[in-house]
Amino acid sequence: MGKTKPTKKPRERATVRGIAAAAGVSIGSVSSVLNNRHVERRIAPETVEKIRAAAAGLGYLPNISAKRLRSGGKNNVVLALVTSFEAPIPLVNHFIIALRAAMAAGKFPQAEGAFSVMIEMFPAGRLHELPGLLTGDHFNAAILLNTTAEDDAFLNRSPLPYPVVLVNRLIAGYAAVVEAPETGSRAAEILIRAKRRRLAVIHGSPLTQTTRARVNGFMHRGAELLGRPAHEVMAGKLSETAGYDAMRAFLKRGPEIDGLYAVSDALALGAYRALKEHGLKIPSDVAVVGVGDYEISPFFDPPLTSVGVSHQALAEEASRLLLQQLGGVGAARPTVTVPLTETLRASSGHRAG
Amino acid sequence: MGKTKPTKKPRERATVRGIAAAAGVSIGSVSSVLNNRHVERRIAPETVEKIRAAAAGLGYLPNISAKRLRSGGKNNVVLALVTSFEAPIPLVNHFIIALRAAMAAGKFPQAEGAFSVMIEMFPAGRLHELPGLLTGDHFNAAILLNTTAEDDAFLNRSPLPYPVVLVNRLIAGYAAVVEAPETGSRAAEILIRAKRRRLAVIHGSPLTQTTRARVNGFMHRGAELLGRPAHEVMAGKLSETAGYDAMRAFLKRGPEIDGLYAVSDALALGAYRALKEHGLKIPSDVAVVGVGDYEISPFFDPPLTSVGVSHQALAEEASRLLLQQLGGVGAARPTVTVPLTETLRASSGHRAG
DNA sequence: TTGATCTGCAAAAACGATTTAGCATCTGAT
DNA sequence: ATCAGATGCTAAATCGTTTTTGCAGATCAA
Repeated sequence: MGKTKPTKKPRERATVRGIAAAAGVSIGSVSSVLNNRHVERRIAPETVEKIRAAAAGLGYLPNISAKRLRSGGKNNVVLALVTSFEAPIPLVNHFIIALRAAMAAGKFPQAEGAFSVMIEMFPAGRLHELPGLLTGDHFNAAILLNTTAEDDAFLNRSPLPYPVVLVNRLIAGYAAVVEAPETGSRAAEILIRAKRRRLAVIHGSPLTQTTRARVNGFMHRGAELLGRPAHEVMAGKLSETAGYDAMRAFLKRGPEIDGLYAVSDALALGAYRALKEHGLKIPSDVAVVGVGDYEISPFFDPPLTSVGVSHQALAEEASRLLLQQLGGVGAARPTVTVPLTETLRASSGHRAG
Repeated sequence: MGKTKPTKKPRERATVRGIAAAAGVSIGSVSSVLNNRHVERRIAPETVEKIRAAAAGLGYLPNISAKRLRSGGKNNVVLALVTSFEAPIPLVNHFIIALRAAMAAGKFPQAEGAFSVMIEMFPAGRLHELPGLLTGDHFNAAILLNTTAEDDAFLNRSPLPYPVVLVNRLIAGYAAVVEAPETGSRAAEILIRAKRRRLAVIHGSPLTQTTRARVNGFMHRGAELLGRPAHEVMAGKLSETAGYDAMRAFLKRGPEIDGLYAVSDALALGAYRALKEHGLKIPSDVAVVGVGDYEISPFFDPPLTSVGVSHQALAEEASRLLLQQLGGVGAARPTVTVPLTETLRASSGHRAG
């Protein structure tokens, strides 16, 4: 009946009860067989076969919640990483590792090491459709990444009934981890200290809350120090390819620049290629500053100068904050600003770091 | 023992029952308040306060399994991605996305879109200590990444009681997805076709099952075609830094090479830098072939030629296999070989791709 | 005073599984 | 024939929660 015609009904999911009925035995026997306890429980071989056949026939899948409730280890805390499908991929891993490391390090003794990490993903703007989000029956606490303005509005309307940490977003009533606001202005300063006067910034579209802050900080500080606005290069996304395409088109249009700020390292890497193909040398013709979100930026050619917060720092701080709330330190919902780190490498005319 | 002195007892985890006792009410009332149903359930304001205070005082965290069992949506399937802490980071994301995509695409209708993805991590060699692995009370099915020989021995001894897909490992009784075995020999052929005669391979240590196969394939095919063994450069890990260090030390020792195979793209990127610092041009002095596990290899300078299976293909195939087993197509435990893709770029003397 | 209505809560049923205790029946020894 | 011990299974308790039902006591209209 798996394939074509017989049962068109929604087909209830099989349970031990269903199997017991089908095999004509009690649910206790079913459970014993399904967990391979049939020998110590002295179940007759033919009964074992009957039960196995019934289970297979019904396509039985155990209900994990029920199993855990009954026989799972005592304390179990479920942590979730909730992110949109569009999240910058490498970021997610840092959070998984940071959460596991924080728990392993005993930052939350109540759990005694027994905990799970789940990944929930939602299409941008549809956070509110995520099952279990409002009822709190999927996890005990969550880190939220990469929400859009719509998602934020939803969060603002309906406060979530468990500890939450937002990343690079500020919403009243929620704890948050954000990058220091001076990323953009610091990048401008680095380029200007390197004697660059004709600046440009390359960014993705649409601008997120974070990248917008970077662009604005850069433009503002640049204009302040140079008395002249920087060029703006708009890429389609925050990818290498988008950075390459946008930069190439920009250079073809003719404007001459000697300093470039890329709001993500992926854009920087794409821009590198466009600059080189256009015959420009980095850093002698154009100095480049990125944002410090790639581990491989020391291996760019030339190594990329970057200013920003490391994903690792962001993730560790978010984990710390989440466990602190879980630990129940009252209603503290702090906003933590992760300090900038500035790594000067050859792409801005410094010695390789 | 929260901080210093008061309760030294292991402190049982609080439940609704405990809160009810502490507040002197019934567990029904506790549940109503904790889920903000107190207004429709007509709980007196002072009772609400009492309950909230008791819950906070006991550091209550709801048991997710119990919540889900009682009120969670009907069908819920839990899928796990089990990986060692040492797993190549970027790989994990592909699996998460592929699993979600496969489920969303309705590849497993029984779940009706209701499912969770968990990440479990274990220290290399200690897979057997992972809670829930043998009892099957943490997930319904799992993809296993990055196991060591010890872990494999364990898997062989004690078959897991649910659908499992292994990645790049073969163990009797388990479904598996593996990369095509010709990765190494194909790399040798590419270099030799590009007229290279003095070859070297750079790899990590210890060799995994997969990287060992790559190295052996390369050495064997190289010797076969050239009648001369290739050099072997051993790096500490599969990282850029390790690749750089190992390559630099090798070049200092003096052997001259004109073709290099890196068993991972991270090693290739590190080797790039060492080669350039040593005054060697890529590809004119040394041609380089990598393995195709970085999305950014087209943006290397010069763009990296690679031969291997894409992480995405691996992940999609593994997801497909897992859901197929979940769907219960009998005891089919197939081994699927993911075909190689060969991307010729400038690092081996080809036009940039 | 007396029903009718409202308030505030407790008691119990359920979710799906595992495990313990116990009840027949059968076998073999006395 | 009787008792001890196997053998093979069922019934019931349990995990922690939510929800439904119902029962007192208070309030109100008549």
